[in-house]
Amino acid sequence: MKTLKIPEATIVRLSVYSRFLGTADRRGITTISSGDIADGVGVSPAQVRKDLAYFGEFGTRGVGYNVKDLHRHIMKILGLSAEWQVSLVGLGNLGLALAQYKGFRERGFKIRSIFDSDPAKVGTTVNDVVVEHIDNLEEVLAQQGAQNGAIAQIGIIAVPTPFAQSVADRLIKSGVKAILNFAPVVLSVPPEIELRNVDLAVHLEVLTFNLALHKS
Amino acid sequence: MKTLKIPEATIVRLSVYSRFLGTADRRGITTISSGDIADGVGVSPAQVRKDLAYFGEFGTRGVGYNVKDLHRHIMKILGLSAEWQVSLVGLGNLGLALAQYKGFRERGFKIRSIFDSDPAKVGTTVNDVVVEHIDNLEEVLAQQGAQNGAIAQIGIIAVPTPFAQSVADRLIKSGVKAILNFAPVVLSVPPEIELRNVDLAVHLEVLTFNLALHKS
DNA sequence: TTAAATTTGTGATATAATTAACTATGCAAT
DNA sequence: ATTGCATAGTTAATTATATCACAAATTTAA
Repeated sequence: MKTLKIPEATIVRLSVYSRFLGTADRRGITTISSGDIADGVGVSPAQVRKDLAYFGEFGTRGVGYNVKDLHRHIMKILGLSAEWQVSLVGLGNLGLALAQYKGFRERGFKIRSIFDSDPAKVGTTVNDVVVEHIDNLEEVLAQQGAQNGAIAQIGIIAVPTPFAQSVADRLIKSGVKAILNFAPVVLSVPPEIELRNVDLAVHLEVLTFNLALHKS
Repeated sequence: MKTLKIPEATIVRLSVYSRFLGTADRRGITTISSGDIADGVGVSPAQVRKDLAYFGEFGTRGVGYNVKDLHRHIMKILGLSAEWQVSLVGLGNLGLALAQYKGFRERGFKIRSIFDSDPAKVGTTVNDVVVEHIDNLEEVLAQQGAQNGAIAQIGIIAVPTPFAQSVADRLIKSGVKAILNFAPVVLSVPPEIELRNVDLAVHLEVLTFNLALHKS
């Protein structure tokens, strides 16, 4: 497979295009131009075409793109044709919100297992998923993996900061290949593990930085 | 003020350095080198120095940086010496999680007002903040602004997608200068308004893209 | 049929960001 | 004092990303 180093920004934009195309499709739009997409998501038409060009030719010159087709193609590119096993660790306020987050389901992500250390939470059901004790993480993930052959597993970490690294270690040892980390701490993971950090305070700080600039 | 276009990536890293320095400070570390910081947050030492160089000289050659000093400087750069009025709109699962998120308070952000449309929630208290009805948004923000003179206000949008744009419009009309949007939709706002989007599904899709690549 | 209008795909260019290399400075040991 | 070592600050080189401009393809209208 030829992989000419795709910019991450391109992937993020593809994800946004995909969401936009889904909306357009539901509205009954069948054909769309790079300019339409660009207007819809706030980038330039050239950027849209360049992003798509990394992966092939999906449009018709003089016409545009077929909405359904392009949507399908991008979903495929993003790896959304496979089913991913998503596990959530930590059912505090944030964890609960993530477990019930509609945006995940809308984009095809279903959380398969949930772990927490609070005995009061273990055994309860969130969105049809029974909460497991975190002590059973390895066991449950092994089972889950066995059920689904080679499909890679994704872990979401929503535990308090001091526990995040050990949870990451255990997830990885259990075969998880990608981690979405909400704890505001820099995790150390092997290079082959995909890691993304979501630090909500960082976003606020980028805003305050920009505001502080404008005011002076 | 000279503002030589600071890369946004630099701001994000500064925020991470700042968090790291806070931890180091609490551990009693007084002096730190660019290499130490780099190791701690997973970037190169040159990157650390380059990022800081945009804003001045904060270290001592041959020695390193004073942890407390550098921390203070970065906080100042990020605009965290001012107090920001943060309002949260939407108290669903995600909104509630954000309202109680410790990470915000740890970094100095305090949510001053919370709005929701559900009568059952209005009047309840979350983290010492009384939930207001969203119909009163303009009124409450006007009061809040008046109390605090010229300090800019920040709005966090955690309402369902269909309502996000109108909430944004109302926030802006009420004087909010920066918006952190959690609704998975592209908002259109005037160019002078600072906008950041947090789309949780996008993060998962970047992970699946990378996993899909590695597997082929 | 031809011409005009549209819109993609892409090579060339420009811009931006990162990395590397170097210089200057300060400290510690002798 | 002098030398050696560590490390910040800075300039230059490299790499990555985004923009631009145009040729190629398709449709529509005359």
